[in-house]
Amino acid sequence: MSIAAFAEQAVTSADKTFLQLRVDIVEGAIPAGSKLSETELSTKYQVSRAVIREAINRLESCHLVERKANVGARIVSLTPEGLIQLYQVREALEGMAARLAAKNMSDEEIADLTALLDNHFQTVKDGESYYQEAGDLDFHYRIILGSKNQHLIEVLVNGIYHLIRMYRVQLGMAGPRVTTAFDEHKHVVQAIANRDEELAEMLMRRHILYSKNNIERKLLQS
Amino acid sequence: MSIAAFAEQAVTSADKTFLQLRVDIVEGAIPAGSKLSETELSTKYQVSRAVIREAINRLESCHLVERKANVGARIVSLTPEGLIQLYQVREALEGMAARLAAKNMSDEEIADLTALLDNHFQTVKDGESYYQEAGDLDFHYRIILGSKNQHLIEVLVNGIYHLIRMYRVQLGMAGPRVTTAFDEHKHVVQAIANRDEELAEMLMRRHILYSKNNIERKLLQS
DNA sequence: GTTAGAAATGATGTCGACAATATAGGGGTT
DNA sequence: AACCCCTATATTGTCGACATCATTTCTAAC
Repeated sequence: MSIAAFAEQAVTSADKTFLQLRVDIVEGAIPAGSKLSETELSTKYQVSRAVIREAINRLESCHLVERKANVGARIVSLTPEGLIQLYQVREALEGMAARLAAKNMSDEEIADLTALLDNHFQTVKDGESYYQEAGDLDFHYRIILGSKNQHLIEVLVNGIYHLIRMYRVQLGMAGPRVTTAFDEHKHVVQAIANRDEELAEMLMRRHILYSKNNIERKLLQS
Repeated sequence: MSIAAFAEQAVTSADKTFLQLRVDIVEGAIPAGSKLSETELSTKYQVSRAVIREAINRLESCHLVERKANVGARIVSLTPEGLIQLYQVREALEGMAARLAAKNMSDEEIADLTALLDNHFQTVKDGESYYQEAGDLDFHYRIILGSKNQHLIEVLVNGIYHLIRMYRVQLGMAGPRVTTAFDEHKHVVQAIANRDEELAEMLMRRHILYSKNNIERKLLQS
């Protein structure tokens, strides 16, 4: 499973606390906008304040919390504009990722990706749409990794994707569009298989743009 | 001066140490690839190890240093591939920034930007090419800010630009190309003034791509 | 009653010391 | 001589205590 490749292993205590806190924030166990008290968290997680501070610092570099000197840290507040801006960055970066993937992925990786899509197609056809989000993630992650660009990978995987997931969970949005998105995935993979960098980027950008428009529509409804 | 808007003010001791360390790293006072010993730095900068640790953590989130658990932190090592990859990310992000700037900049901001370019043109015509790098920075910063996209601004201003500067200084590259770059800037601004998002993005991407090609050529020479 | 200022409270920032881990060096064996 | 293991050393990770700052609350003056 290629997603398992991202399972960051926590060696130090601060690592564990950071990962735990990130889950709690992204999944909404700690509500958005709330204050992160160091003393409070240190008793809650049974670690020293230094560990909590380090964890909070890392959360800040993920843009999940904002910190003000001598005041403290708050979880970022979610706004529709914030999500739109996030998708704009995502469009630019994943578009470039698709372009680079078309250039840099090995034939074997492309074959794997194609197989993944076929597999995905079966589950969609069988109506098991609950696998859909994991499949979508796997698709995007493989292309991001396929870019072989460390900066791109870092920003997307460790930064933007957690934020997007936080928005998804907390704004109560369902997973991505199921049926139409699949065709878009297929076309992107075809472009990559054809080593057509230009088209791969264009299709990926359009795919994410559609996703953004879809989200905007849902946001306006509620 | 719009660049002054980025002068992050250090309130805490960790802030000052972070900013100082960042300068020392980017400007090469501490050589690339070298180890950052916490005890050593704490005596050198006359602050406690906790402060140093926090500063190093922030440097890590800027991708200026890499840290391994129970081992320590090292300044990132510079490779030609790394610089290329950095420019790929920059191309994607600043392209999007130009697109958004064409949409979101106010008429007044655009007028200021045009004035800046005219000013810049005078200095270039007078042969004062030593002002060129600051002018180039100002141009790019205004467009990035003009995007009004917080994520974009954060990643570019606090992340990528420091790394690029580090590469410039340490690989001994001169500032950006002087004469041809000016025309490219002019065309980007015209596209923004015309609110032509598509063209603004395309021209900005091309501008950065040229820059990248120029750098690649220089790297191969040496 | 309102406001300005000062004390009290609680938080974050900083520090030095201890614990746990990685690395280097020495001693012994094959 | 090469290799492994054990010890010594130095570095990082973690902790609790103190200093410093922001905020709240009380008091006093107008």
